[in-house]
Amino acid sequence: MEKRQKIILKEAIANYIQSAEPVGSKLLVEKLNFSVSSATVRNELKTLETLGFLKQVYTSSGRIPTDEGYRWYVDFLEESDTLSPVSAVNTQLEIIAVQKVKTTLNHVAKVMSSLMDYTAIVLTPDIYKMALKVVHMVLLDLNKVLVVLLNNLGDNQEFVFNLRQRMSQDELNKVSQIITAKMEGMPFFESSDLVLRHLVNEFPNYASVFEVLNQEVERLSSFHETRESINVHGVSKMIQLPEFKNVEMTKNVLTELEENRFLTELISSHICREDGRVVIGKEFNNEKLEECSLVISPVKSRGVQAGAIGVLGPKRMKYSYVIPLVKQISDQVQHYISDRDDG
Amino acid sequence: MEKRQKIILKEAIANYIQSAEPVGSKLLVEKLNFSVSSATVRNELKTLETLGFLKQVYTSSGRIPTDEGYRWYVDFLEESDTLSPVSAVNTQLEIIAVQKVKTTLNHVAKVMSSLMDYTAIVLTPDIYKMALKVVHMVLLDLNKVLVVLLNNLGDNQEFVFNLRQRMSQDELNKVSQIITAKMEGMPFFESSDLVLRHLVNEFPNYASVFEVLNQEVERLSSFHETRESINVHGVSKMIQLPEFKNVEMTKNVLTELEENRFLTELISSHICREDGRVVIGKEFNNEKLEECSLVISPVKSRGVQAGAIGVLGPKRMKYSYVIPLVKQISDQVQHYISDRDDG
DNA sequence: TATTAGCACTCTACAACGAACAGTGCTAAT
DNA sequence: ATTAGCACTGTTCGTTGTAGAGTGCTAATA
Repeated sequence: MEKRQKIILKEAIANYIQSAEPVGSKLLVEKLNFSVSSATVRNELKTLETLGFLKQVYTSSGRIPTDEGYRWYVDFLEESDTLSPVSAVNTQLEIIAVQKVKTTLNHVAKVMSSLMDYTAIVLTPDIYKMALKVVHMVLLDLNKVLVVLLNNLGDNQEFVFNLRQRMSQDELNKVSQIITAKMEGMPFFESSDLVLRHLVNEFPNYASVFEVLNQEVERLSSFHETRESINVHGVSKMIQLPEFKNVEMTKNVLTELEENRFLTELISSHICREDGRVVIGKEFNNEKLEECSLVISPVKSRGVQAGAIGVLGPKRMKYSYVIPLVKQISDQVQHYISDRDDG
Repeated sequence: MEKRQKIILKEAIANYIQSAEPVGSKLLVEKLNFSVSSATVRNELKTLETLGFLKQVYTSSGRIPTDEGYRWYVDFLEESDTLSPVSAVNTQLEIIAVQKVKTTLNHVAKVMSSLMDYTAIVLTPDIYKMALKVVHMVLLDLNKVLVVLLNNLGDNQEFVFNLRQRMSQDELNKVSQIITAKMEGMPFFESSDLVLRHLVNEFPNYASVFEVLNQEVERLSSFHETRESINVHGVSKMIQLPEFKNVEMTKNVLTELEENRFLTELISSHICREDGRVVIGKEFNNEKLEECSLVISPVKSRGVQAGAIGVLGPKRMKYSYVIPLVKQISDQVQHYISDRDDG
């Protein structure tokens, strides 16, 4: 591809992203102050169309980018270092360091969605997969016990259950120690059934606690899908964009955002690899999201995947703004989350 | 209003609710197996129109209900005991009693939204307003402290903060006792600033803890709006209804659902009074929601307002199904939530 | 050989028009 | 009080026509 073609393609896509209107040769010669006529540009556009980067909505309409065109544009952006600066986001990001990871991520997503017209997405960590560091059990009431699970993210989950028989805090401490010793480094919610059953036999004194605890954990596990799900912010702004005039499409996208099984898995799988942080149109392999693009960035804590934040918008997304924004914010969140263990 | 008029009005509204099409005299004589002609029904319809219960979309179209018509219909439904039975909901509502109130309410809303094509709304309790029952502080790590606040709902909130200096669990217990003694019955998050400042002077030994704690509580308070907000489930199904063909209107409703300041206040104010659990169209006093109706029911725990669940849908809502459903579910949730203290 | 001007051509968007139709209001008869 | 009949009204939907944007091609030009 020649240099002039690249310039034209870039300008064409950038223009379409801004206007949502098919771009024609005339407009392009105006925008680029080229010393060529519209006819020349037309020829180049035709070449770019045969190359598969642009397409016409109908015979002799202006051109709009194909998915491949967007892909080229995005890769081009990432290559060049001339990313538009994302300034003064920090002031809005006064993240409360002691907040839990989940809350923090959601807060950040809310802030992020306020910075643009797209939907911010957070994938909160799957707590059922996180490795246990230590268990604390606290007697709250006569028979009410608070279980605190510290995990390898430096984060913690809690839940409450009711004892069948009275126990002292000392006894609970012992039980906590036993569980911690057995399960450190293991995913608590996933392994607890096996381990707790075993402990019932091993420590008949505390059999009752282990049994009840196991019961409650099992019950909690039925909430699994709830806890693993993604959260979204800023849908209302997004659906005001012209591409969402089409009700059918809007419906499709909202359905995926709400059911979120597909997106959850997609994000989970995508953030593992370093490349491909942008998903465009057909790359979703999902008809309902074919008109959308997704920019996603993982958030790690202590080297462990702690979730992800991202942006879902129309394919005609302001990539040059969103990509660095998401990157910067995720870096910052990561920084904050990691910090909170020392402070 | 005569008996026949009532029957016609009820049937007309019920029909419109089902079909979303203006109902004409011909259809009504078919539906009701009256021994009268369509002309007679037409006359009655005209009367009902002058009474303000029905209106025409245009000259000589069929009739659709006015807001007043819906209001009459709803009040009529509540009066008569012939509410359609809501069956077999229980099986879907295996509420985990030990879950926190907030999680429970959200879970229930999710289930509820699966039972219909409208949006389920939960108003979770404003934890900043809840009265404190007892404070527990647990040393998690060397300098990490978990604070557990039990409140008057039988529910609890937790947060973690970092100590500036090392403290033993015994010391923390003492601090917890001091705070509990001072603040029992008070809204913790609202009053803590004043009280903690005072405690800094009163117990110079622990001044540092009180100071740090106060700092953290203050920080947490900036999340206030986040915590008070409503949650919604099932938007995607709702926007597939014919009334949401209009993009402008869909946008408006989604905006209100997302910004949710208005709805939060509306629900808060409405659930205080025993009457008026149904809000119809203009009764919202909000243009954006003029095409919607809301059925809402409070959820109490220990006699204290613990939140609310409700349903937002088009004015053409299946009131005869939704009203008893919401009522039944909220009763049940209330039951579960209250139970969990004894079990 | 690369570029350009010019022109015919294609397709859309949009408004205007008309027919089909559903449902009414009115009147006169029962 | 009810009804049959009919004229009337306004919607909906498909058609048609026009204006306009933008292209592709060709022949001329540097």
